[in-house]
Amino acid sequence: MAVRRTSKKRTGLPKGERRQQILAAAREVFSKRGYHQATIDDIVASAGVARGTFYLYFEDKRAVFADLVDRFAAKITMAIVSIETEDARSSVSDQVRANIRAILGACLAERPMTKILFTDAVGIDSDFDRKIATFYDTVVQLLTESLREGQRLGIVADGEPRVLAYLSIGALKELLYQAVTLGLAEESADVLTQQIFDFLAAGYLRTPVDRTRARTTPRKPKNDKPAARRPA
Amino acid sequence: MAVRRTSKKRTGLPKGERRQQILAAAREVFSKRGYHQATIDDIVASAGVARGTFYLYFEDKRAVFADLVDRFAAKITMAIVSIETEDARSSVSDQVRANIRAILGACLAERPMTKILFTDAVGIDSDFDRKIATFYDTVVQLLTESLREGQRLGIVADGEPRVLAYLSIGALKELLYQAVTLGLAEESADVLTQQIFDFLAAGYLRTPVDRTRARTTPRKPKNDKPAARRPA
DNA sequence: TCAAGAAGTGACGCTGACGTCAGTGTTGAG
DNA sequence: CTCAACACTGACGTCAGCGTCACTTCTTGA
Repeated sequence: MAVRRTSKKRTGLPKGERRQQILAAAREVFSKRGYHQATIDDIVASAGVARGTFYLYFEDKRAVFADLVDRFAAKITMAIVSIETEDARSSVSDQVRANIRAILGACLAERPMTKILFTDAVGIDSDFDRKIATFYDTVVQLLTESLREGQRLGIVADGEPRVLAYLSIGALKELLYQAVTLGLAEESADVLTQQIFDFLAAGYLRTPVDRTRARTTPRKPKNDKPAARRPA
Repeated sequence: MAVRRTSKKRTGLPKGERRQQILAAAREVFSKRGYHQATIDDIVASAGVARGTFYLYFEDKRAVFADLVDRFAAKITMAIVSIETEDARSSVSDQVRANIRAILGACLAERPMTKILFTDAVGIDSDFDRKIATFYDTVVQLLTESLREGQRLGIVADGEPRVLAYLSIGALKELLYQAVTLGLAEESADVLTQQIFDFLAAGYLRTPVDRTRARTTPRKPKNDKPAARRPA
């Protein structure tokens, strides 16, 4: 009654194996050539199946792509955990760091997908763009609400929460993209996490004479020795 | 001897007018349909010229696109002014703000191009990608060097300058994109500039009990009334 | 008025990628 | 052994979009 055998010719894969095989090949091709350059022929060649087989499992190129993106987007989403301000076991800082770290980890674990998501996911067609925008808006919305709540609690500085959300996500996105593109070692993830956190927590500009309203340093009389490192 | 007339049929445009006309039409089409959806027919239809005329002025779709992107990239580049720390007339903060403001202004003044640059410029083909990457690297390099110099002078916090550059540019890019996409009024530019500046200067996280090395607030005992607004 | 040249036109043929479907090979039940 | 069911194959017809080029129209100077 055993349905599957090892392999007779090149066929005989268990249940949904073929589909996975095609997905994997597509991911490979997309990340190598980009969505628009990629052809069905590329994908089936890479998967080692015939053209017709592809259409047994997917509507068209767009559909495979959507499948890949959906899975990945889900992983990213799952990596994010809502901040719990009442949690005694973990400070807000640690929770924020954990989120950054988790997203970084998810992306570094799937570099090809990260690259695909960042470079090709937008501009496929208006339907797909809408889908991406929806996913993106969900994330932005979530962060915006968190920030608003944070402001209520006095742990997030003033400012339009949505703008702060865009700034944060933009910063993270860019670093993510560069980390993946430049082939950063997975080990640097922790260092990067800390750098991002520091950035969100304190920015980096320490201008001496500063008429800025968002003051960072205690109250700095004028300019206390522009040394290589800011005090306090 | 006067070469140009008003217009005889639909022809007779002065010197390089036709080219401009096609460029404008292309910009319109690209921003509306996206690079990949756009066809030469779309462009010539929008420009009101024949298919053949297009090829009198451009090699192919890619070439028009490159032309548009080049012009725009040049404008952005010109908007950026190197920070002069010795300048007595303008503080570093003001110069930073001015740069942010200039870039914002340039992008808001050409929304379609901004949108095109952000959504379509990557993934055309590997040649074009390389070109974009080069432009981008120039900007990153410039900022990285500035930050390194800033660290030397003690007006930029510690941290890998390149990472800080990515974070800043990412944040700016994202806000830019959203501002343009969501059709933000040009008037908000100043407010946004300030928000971005504040973000770069001080981040926004003001977590109470903080084992973080990059401390922001003076030294906050524990949590002094989680009011709606953080204390000075 | 005419001819030469410049500018513009659009029908045409080509091509690369697509999606289909008649056919092949394998499997397992009868 | 035979047959139906199934997964898979790849040659084939279609077509959207491309780039060309023979032709038309306009301009200008003689």
